[in-house]
Amino acid sequence: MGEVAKQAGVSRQALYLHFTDRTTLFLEVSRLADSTARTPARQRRIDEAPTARDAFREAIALQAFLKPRLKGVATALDVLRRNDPAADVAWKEREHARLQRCEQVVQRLHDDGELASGWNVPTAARCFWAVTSQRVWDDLVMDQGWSTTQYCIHITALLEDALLAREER
Amino acid sequence: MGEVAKQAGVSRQALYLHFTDRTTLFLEVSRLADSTARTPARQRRIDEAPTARDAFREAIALQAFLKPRLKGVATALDVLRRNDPAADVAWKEREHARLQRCEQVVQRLHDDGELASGWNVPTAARCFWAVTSQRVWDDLVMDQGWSTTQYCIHITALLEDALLAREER
DNA sequence: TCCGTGCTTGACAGGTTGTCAAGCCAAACG
DNA sequence: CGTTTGGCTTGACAACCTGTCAAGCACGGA
Repeated sequence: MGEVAKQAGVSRQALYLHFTDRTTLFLEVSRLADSTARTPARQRRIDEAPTARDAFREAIALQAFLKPRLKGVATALDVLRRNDPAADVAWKEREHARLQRCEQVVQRLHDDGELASGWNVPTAARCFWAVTSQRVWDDLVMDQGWSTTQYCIHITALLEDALLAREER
Repeated sequence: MGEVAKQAGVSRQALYLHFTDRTTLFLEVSRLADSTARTPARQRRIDEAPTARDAFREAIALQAFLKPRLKGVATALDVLRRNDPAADVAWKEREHARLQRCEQVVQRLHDDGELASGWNVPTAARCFWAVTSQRVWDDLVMDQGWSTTQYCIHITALLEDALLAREER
């Protein structure tokens, strides 16, 4: 808190006039970061994609776009939630929302008969959700040194090969 | 440290007679947990699998077996490494070793011509490694409530569909 | 018997979060 | 113009945590 206050150019105590405690501060910052990074225009590119497969690819591209922008708050929240019930609730809400968007994309695939056989919507959506998590991005980009482009290409290939029905392809 | 000492039935200060600090204690505990959970017999089931595809499946099954046993130390280490260079080094060593084992399995796939076209060994191994990370297991089993069996089945299906060449199948 | 080893007790410094009381200052208001 | 109000500062404080130190106790082996 002392460091945050110093960077903000206010006294440490002033922070407590705006945020009840450390957790609340993190939560509000993460919500702000979320809402500024995730613009409606970007979401529209998924919703208005001509085909289900295009929406699928756009959804992965959006994740690749968002991850580096949200990595600070996302990992902070992820660490915080181990010791803080409030942070855990916030994290679950956040990821529940992301899972729902994943389900939406997979549902569209299914409706168009593009979901590979052997998969149902909830299961495929959860795999999609888990593979496009912040943590996988962290492992590949932060630790393994992949570029955003490499991440996007390979994760797209992985999920396409696994989840998309293969016809003429 | 106080809580650890209480559970161990010794004084808090006695811990410092055996471990230089909190980080060292975590590191030694995680190494011990690793070496007791990962028996040579289990590793042999991968090395001595009759085919590359069998080795591939055994490797995933081994991960599914290990994750719940190591989740405590693995997540503790993962949280610790954000603020502790020593823990970060330990984590990197640990994951580097796991990545190498992943590469070994993928290399065997490649040698037997079973690696799907479009993948090279390092890239496929890194995807395999990232998908079988502790964090993905956490997300699916701890947060989404999947059973170990479900995890094993679906992750195997995902990685098989993506990484294995499809012939008669 | 003596001595070393492993542990205990108690105290301490330095760091963190969160709370409290008192006061300052500028802008808005009567 | 004086007063009030809101946002901030300063300084102090309690409670907790890590890591260190000094002194002492108990037991087992030489």
